[in-house]
Amino acid sequence: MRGKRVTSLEVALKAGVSQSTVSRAFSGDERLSQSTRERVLEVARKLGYRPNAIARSLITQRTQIIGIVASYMTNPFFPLVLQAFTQTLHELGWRVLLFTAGTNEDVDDLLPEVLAYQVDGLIIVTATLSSRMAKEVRRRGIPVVLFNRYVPESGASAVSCDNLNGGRMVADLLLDAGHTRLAYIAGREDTSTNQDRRRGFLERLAERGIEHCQQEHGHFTYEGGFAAAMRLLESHNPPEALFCANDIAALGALDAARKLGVRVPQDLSVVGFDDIPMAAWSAYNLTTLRQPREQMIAASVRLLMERIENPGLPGVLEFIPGTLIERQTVRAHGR
Amino acid sequence: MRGKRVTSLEVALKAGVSQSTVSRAFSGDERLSQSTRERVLEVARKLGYRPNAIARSLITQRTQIIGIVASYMTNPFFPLVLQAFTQTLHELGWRVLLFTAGTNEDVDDLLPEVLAYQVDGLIIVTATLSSRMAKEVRRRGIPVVLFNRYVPESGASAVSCDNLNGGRMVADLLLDAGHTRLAYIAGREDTSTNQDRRRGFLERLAERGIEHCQQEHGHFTYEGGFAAAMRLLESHNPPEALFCANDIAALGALDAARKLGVRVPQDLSVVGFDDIPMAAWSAYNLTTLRQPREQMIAASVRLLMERIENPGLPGVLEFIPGTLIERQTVRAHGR
DNA sequence: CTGAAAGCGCTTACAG
DNA sequence: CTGAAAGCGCTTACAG
Repeated sequence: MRGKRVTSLEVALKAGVSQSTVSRAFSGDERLSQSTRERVLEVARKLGYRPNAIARSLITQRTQIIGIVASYMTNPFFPLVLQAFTQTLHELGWRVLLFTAGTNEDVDDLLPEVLAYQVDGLIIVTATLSSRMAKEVRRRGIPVVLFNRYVPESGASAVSCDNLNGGRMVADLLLDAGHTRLAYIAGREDTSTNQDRRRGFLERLAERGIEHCQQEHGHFTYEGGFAAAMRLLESHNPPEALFCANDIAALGALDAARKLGVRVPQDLSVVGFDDIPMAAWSAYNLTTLRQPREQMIAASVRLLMERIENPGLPGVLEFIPGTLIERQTVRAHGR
Repeated sequence: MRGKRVTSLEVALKAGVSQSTVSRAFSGDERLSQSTRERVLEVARKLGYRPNAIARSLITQRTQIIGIVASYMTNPFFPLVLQAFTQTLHELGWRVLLFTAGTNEDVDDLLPEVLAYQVDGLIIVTATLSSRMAKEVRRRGIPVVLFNRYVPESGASAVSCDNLNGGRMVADLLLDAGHTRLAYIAGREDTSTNQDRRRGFLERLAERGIEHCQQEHGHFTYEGGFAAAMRLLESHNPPEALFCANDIAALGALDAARKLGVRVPQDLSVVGFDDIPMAAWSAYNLTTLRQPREQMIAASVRLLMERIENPGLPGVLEFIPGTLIERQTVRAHGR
C-alpha cells in the first residue's frame, strides 16, 4: 500500500476540534477564531496534512481542472501555446489535464475520458470537435473553447487569429513588392487556418488583378514546405514569391531555395505565418504574419472562465488581428 | 448550475437494478449475467451516463493520474518528450496532470498542488527535486521519476541519457578529426546534463593529451549559443571545433559562424547534443549525439509503473547510451 | 465561533 | 448472480 494519507479527521483529533473545523481552517472561513485556525494549521503542518482535492471536487461539484486537448506538437507554435495556457491557468488557480491527439478522429475517442474526470472546462488546440461530441459536451454544460479552429454550429466558443485578413495583408505585401508570379504553399486541407489564409490571399490578389496563383501542398511541416518549394522552383515557370501557410513550412521553403542556389529575397520572396522563434533566427530572418499568441491565449481563458461562471452564455467566435513582421525574405518595394 | 449529471443511481432506477449492479456493469465484473449487463449498458448509453472518475478515485484510492512537471519548453526536445509521455501513458490507461515550471524554485511551489490531486505517480522533466520535496513525496509513498536529471540521495528514480559517455564520444570524434583547439559551449551550470556532458568531454580530452579547452556559456538556448560562438570566433585565438551542450545552442553557433563567414566544417567543426528534428534540416546538417528519446521514455514509464504497483521498490538510476549521428558539421578525418 | 450530520458518486466486502 | 450497506475525504447547511 501507499504511504499513509493524513486526513482532516486525524488533524481534528490531534488538534482537539471537529473535522468541520479543520475543513474551515483550510477553506479560509472568516468565522473561525484566529486562535483555532492557527492551532489547526500548526497541527496540520506537523502532520503534513493537505486537503484532498479529489474529495473536495466530489462535494463541491467543481474539480478546478481544465482539460486541454492538443495535437501537432511538431509545430513549435503549439508547445508555446500549451506552456502559456498552463501557466496562465495555474496563476488563476486551475489545473490542466493534458491529452494529446494525433488526428482529429482521436479527439472523439479522447473526449469521453476527459469528461469522466469532470473537467470544468475544455480547451481544444489545433484539433476539431465533431458535432456528436459538441452535442455531448453541451448536454453536460461544459464550456469549450477551440483555439485556432472554429466550428460555428457547435456552440463552442473559438479564438483564432484573423487568418482571412492575414492572408490579405500578405497579398498586399507581395504585390507592393512588384511580384506577379505567386504561389501558395498550403497546409492541411481540413483546417480553417489553411482555408482562411488562402482565401484571404487569393481574394486580395484577385481584387488587385492577379487571377493566377500556383499551389502546392506543404502539410504545415518543414519537410512538406521543403518539397513543395522544390517542386515549384524546379518547374518550368517558377514563382517569384511564396506565401506559406505557416512558418515551419516557410523555413523548409527557404532551405529548398538555399539548396537550389535561389537567392532570397533577390530571386525569391518568401512569407510565413505564425512568427515562431525560429523565424527570427539569423539563418532565416523570415518575414511573417505574427499570430497574437498572448492575446489569443488571454481571450481563450477569459471566454472559458466567463462560461464556467455563467453556463448560460452562448459560444462566441473571436478573431484577433495578426501583425506583419517584415524581416529579410521579401524584396524591397518596386523591383 | 451545470448541465445535469447522470449518476449510476439514475441508471439503476431506469434499468430496474441496484446501483451496485450498474457499477459492476462498468467495471467489467465477471459475475454479472450477460443480459443484465447489456440492459444496464443500453440504459446508460441512452442516458449518456459515464462513471465519474473522481468518485471512483476517492473510493479506490487510485486516481490513475500521473503528474508531469515540465520546464524549458523552448527547447524543442521537451515538447517531443511531453507528447511521447502523454501518448504512452494514455495507451496504458493513465491521465496526465500537467504543470509547467519556469525555474526550479517553482517546482517546490507546484508540488503541493500536484499532490493535492492525489496523483499516483510523478514525472519531473528537466527540473529538479529539492530534498525537502523529495522527502515529502517519499513520505506519501508517491513514486517519482526524474527525466534527464538525477538526485541520487532523493530516493527518486531517474532516467537519463549517458551524458558522461556522450561527452567522451564527442571528444573522440573531434580529436580523431585532428582538432586541437577546442571549446565547450556550456548549458546551465545547475544541471547534471551540462555537467556530465562537459566532464566526459574534458576527461577524454585530457586522456588523449589535450589539457586546454575554452569555455563559454550558451545557456542551452539558440541566442546563448549564437553569442557564445561569436565571442569565441572573434577572439584572438578562435577554436577549430565547438562542442555545444545541446542542439539548439549548436544551431545558434552555426548561424554565428555563417554570419562571420566562417565555413563549417572547413574552418570550424560543430557538434551538438539531443538530435532534435532541426538538426537534420538541410540548412544545418548538424552532427550530434542523439538522445535515445523513445527508450528513455519507455524506461521512465516502466520504472514508474513498477513502483506504483510495488511501492516498496527502491529508486534506481538508469543511464541509456546515446548514439553519434554524423552529419556535415565535423570535418573529415585527418586534416 | 463550533459541532453533528448529510451527502457528493462511486467500489466492494458481505450476504443470500 | 444481485442487493444493501459501509465508506473514501471532504464541504456546508443547520443548530446552538
